[in-house]
Amino acid sequence: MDGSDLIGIREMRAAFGVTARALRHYEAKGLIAPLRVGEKRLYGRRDRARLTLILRGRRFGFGLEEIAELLALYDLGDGQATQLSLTLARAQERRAALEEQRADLDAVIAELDAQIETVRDMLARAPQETSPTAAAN
Amino acid sequence: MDGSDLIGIREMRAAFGVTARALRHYEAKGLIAPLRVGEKRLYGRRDRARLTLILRGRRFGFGLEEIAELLALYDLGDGQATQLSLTLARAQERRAALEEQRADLDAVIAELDAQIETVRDMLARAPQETSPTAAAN
DNA sequence: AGTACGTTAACGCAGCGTAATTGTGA
DNA sequence: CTCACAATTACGCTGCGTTAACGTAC
Repeated sequence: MDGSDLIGIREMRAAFGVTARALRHYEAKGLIAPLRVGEKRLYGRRDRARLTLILRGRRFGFGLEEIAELLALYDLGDGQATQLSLTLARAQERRAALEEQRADLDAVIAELDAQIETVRDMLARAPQETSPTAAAN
Repeated sequence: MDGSDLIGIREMRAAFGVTARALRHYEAKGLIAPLRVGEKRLYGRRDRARLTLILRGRRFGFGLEEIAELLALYDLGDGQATQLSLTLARAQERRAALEEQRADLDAVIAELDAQIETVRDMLARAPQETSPTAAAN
């Protein structure tokens, strides 16, 4: 009851849409640990479950190191309240950070709009005094 | 009529809130070119004007290289229509990119919220079945 | 023997942070 | 002599992309 249906790196790429390089990188960082048959890597259920979490974490903006922490938690407490609440805490911190990013982004867009307006005005106010340089290809 | 009231690197740090390292970095990239008195750098009006544009550009998400292009434009056509419209074009491209970032960010936040909900549910549904492992220091 | 896929280094990139070491003038 | 500030290398960091140079199995 634990065949774990192993798959190769190729199938992993296809299944998750990641490059082999990324997979090896995650492995080098200790986030996943596929079996080895000679030189070749074989990924099992566990690896796939972890990769899912890794990719989710990346989308949320977690760094690989922080993701490693969370994965370690999942190993220790298997669905236990302690790890869940810590995960929740991390997620909320991230959410706050993302919210801040969004605010900054909005501000930057607004500022950029203002700048664009200014440039447009300048173009509208003096669009004819162009030197020979402007006509050249 | 061109004293340009030169200031040192210390004053620059204070005036713009950037580190000396950043200033030297911009210089190494050819974005600014302070005078030299022996080894010491002296920044004039021109440098300050450029730094202002550099920092604005950075806030907008432009890379240093792209900023260098824009600065070059300001040098060539001094307020001319050609450079203004090119600047406008760049700015609009940037705006679009920022807008995309914002959309992605919103999606990520929404997904994270969903995940947070899930974890909350798990915590609410089974908050007592903690093993000895959880109590240990 | 060719080809298709896999493996291990190891450098590249962006934008500085962060030492480490060495002037230099007061 | 000794501060205090400045300057010059030059490596570190993040998350992989991208050659380069070799196995290996078919």
